[in-house]
Amino acid sequence: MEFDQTQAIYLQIADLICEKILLKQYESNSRIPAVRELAVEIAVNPNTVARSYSYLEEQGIIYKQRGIGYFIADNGYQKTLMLKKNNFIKNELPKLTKQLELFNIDLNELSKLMRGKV
Amino acid sequence: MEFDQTQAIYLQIADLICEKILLKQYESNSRIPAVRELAVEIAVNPNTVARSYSYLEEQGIIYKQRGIGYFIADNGYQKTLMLKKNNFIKNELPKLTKQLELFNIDLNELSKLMRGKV
Amino acid sequence: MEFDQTQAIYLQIADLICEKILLKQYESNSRIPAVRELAVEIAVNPNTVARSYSYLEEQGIIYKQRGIGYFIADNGYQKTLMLKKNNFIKNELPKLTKQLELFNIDLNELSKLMRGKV
Amino acid sequence: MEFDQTQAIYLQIADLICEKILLKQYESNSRIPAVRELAVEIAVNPNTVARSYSYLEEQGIIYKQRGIGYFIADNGYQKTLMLKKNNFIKNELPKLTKQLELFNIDLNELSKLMRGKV
DNA sequence: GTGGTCTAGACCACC
DNA sequence: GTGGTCTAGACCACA
Repeated sequence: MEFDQTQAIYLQIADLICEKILLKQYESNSRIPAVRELAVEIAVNPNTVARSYSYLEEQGIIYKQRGIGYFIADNGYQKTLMLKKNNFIKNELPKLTKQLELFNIDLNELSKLMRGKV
Repeated sequence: MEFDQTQAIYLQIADLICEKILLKQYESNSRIPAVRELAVEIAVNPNTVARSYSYLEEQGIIYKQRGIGYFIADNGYQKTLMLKKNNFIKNELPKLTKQLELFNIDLNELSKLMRGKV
Repeated sequence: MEFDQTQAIYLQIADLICEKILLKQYESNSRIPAVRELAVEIAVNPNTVARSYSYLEEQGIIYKQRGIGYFIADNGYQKTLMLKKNNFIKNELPKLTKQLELFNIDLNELSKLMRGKV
Repeated sequence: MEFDQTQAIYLQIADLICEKILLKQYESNSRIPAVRELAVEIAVNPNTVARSYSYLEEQGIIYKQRGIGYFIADNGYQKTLMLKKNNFIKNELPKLTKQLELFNIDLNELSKLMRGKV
């Protein structure tokens, strides 16, 4: 898998899990891949995956059962959505607003740019 | 001055200069503060400012004259706008699009959220 | 190691790496010495080596893996040869031509002088 | 006038004078332009030109008469040629030889490249 | 272990 | 005065 150089790999892996939750590919209380399994799949050091999982556990998005594995938390979808959306509104939106002003991009143009991407 | 802990200070200083250029506070071929001067002003080590300036010079946004100082490049506004805007469209826009989809935020809601901030 | 006083040490270290690549002592995707390791070996401050490596990374000659180290880029030999050779042809050759004219040295004499050195 | 960023301006000015001597545009004991005059002509700080002249004086290539100006030394052509040529053979030739080897450029190719330039 | 960044202070060449 | 470079030493995030 390819990683963005500008952000820690373990955070990108965590985002990957969150994305799957938000896309409803993972349901509450379903098991997610084992640390070593995922590590092999995406060609990363197992420590790095372990760090991602423990980070998600801190956030309350997943929980672990010793000797068995990691599972999506109850209401995993809602929790993830809240966390990510709030973070977006609080941290990224102000920067975005500022940038759009500096670049003279209004919402119409933004819309077009985004559609161009899609 | 206050700095974001998550990004290198020298990059934040570079962004500061770019912002002033985009706000037309600095014109082409006008001199920008001396390394030591700015360092004192924003309470940072001179090496850090020097690193910012040399970074901006690599980008072609400023140029230096030996023994005299740093100056905004010809077409500094255009160059800066291009670099920053292209970077935004290439790197940030895809992430933004993806996030908005995942969070079920459409442009109307985005617009409201942004106005709420202002 | 001995350094030329007239050129920045970090550039001389960069040249050293390039030379090893051109002499095929380093192959693509092979790891080069750690910053601190090389710093000890050539008796230089680690910051200086770090600067060399980050300079070479900008040139696309080496790349880094977080927490692991620096590696020779794909086609490192070709890239290095291109960069250095083009730089030679563009920047040094015109000066050389001019000097040879001024000194009345033709290619025969140049050849003899060079052999005398070897 | 345009200056190479990689070398001190005062040395480039000195080279300019040497070049004129080698091209026999300046003869022994003829006066060269006044410091201020040349400074205006090439748009440089007078201090910088003064430094060039005093550098050339140290080399014995020019001499000054107080209140009158600077003059090409006796045998200015020979002195300049010796100094420059010896410096070339001693300092530049070894580097050149090494580079040509690394780049796999033989004298035939060098000759072609140089003619391409001319 | 790896590299990245920052501070502090020094010295230098240059204008 | 200007910027460029280097050393020394520290702290941090990451794998």
